[in-house]
Amino acid sequence: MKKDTTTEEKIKEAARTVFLTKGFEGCSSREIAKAAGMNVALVNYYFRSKSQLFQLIFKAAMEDFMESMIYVFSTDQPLEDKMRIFIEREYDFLAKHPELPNFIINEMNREDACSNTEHSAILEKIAETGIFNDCQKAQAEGKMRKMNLISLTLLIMSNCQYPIMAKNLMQSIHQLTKEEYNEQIVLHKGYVTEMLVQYLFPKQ
Amino acid sequence: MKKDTTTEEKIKEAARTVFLTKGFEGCSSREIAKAAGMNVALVNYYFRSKSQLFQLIFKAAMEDFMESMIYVFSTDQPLEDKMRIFIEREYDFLAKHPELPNFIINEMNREDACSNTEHSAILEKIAETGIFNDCQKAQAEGKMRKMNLISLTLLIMSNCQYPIMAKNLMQSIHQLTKEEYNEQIVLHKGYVTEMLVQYLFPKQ
DNA sequence: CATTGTTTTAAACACTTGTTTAATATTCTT
DNA sequence: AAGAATATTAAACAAGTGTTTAAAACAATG
Repeated sequence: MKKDTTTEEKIKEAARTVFLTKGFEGCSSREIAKAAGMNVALVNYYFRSKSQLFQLIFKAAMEDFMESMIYVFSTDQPLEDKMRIFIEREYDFLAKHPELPNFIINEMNREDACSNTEHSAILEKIAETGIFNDCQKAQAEGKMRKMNLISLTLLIMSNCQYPIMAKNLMQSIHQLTKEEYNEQIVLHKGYVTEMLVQYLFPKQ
Repeated sequence: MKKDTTTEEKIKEAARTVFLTKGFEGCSSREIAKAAGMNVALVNYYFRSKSQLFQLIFKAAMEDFMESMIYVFSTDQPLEDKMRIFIEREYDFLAKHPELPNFIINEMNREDACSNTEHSAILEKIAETGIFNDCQKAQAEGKMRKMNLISLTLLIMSNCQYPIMAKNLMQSIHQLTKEEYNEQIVLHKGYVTEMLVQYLFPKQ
């Protein structure tokens, strides 16, 4: 292994970018190989099949997708601050990985794909941060609106992820350039933060 | 034409269901033909190519996707009521067409696809209902929170569409059955309505 | 250097893809 | 009923698919 990045890693990197932008069905093994500057056979030499390579990429993407929330929730701040910081971080993260939510949701909807595999480990990881207990406590004390965890996560994810996912749609409808929409996103982040905090932590 | 539904329509119907569930890249011409109980050649006989058939389906889907809001906005009710009714209707509509938002957003992200075509006609159609003028007026009178149209539509679409789009993801994370999640959606609709109305039409 | 084991390549495999063609079946018109 | 127009079919086309194979290039080890 003389090179700084090994062939296996090169293929994996190429596979990640290609899979994330085009999806499993939207690309071919040869396309991935070419993107990595390699022969087609090498892809299967290292990863046995397109499917196995994909599952590797998907699993890693799923962890990236969910991991961003762990850190904030582990801190020791008031719940309302945590929420603000979380939204801020989530918008930052998605600006860097805008293809991620679409990729995850799409591949979860594919019949054969990873939709059946177990993903509750993610929930457990989040649970370990104690955020859910904090919420229940705050709800019991009347400091937070009563609501189950599913709706809580839905509210947050909807308002953070959808604006990124619908980027092209919104640009097309409202006739905006990429830059204009990105500015809009920053503005929107503020609205979302206000709205969620006000709704989840009502002052009387 | 002896049959109640002509061959051309049968193919179109089959194409719609197949395209909407699997996407353009996720299916083949032969799959569509088989779903319609027809020969492959017939698909191209009536629609010349897979792409042309797809563009037909996509355009119609896009109109369905956007049309549901037109009706409510055209009515003569107070803005706040319109908002409540709209969310109610949108959740109803999406329960019947759960694949639609994912389909539209996905195909808009595909390179060659309809992402470049003009879709501002949709916006004009909505504008004709006068909803945007109503909003601006309400904002000027201080009855509605000041916010541009993009963020307004984003807030609504995020909270209506994302819960449907992420169905499989949420089910997998929270370990829910289809029925349990559908119940959750009903609950969530209530939260979303409350939250949006409170935020958009603040009472002092 | 010779002989390992590992990495890379070009070529082939069987199969699917979108599309076309030319023949057949059906319907319509007169 | 005869002929023209339309609808439908099976078969073929070249190109692309995932995957495998067997030979070549390379590196490591004795």
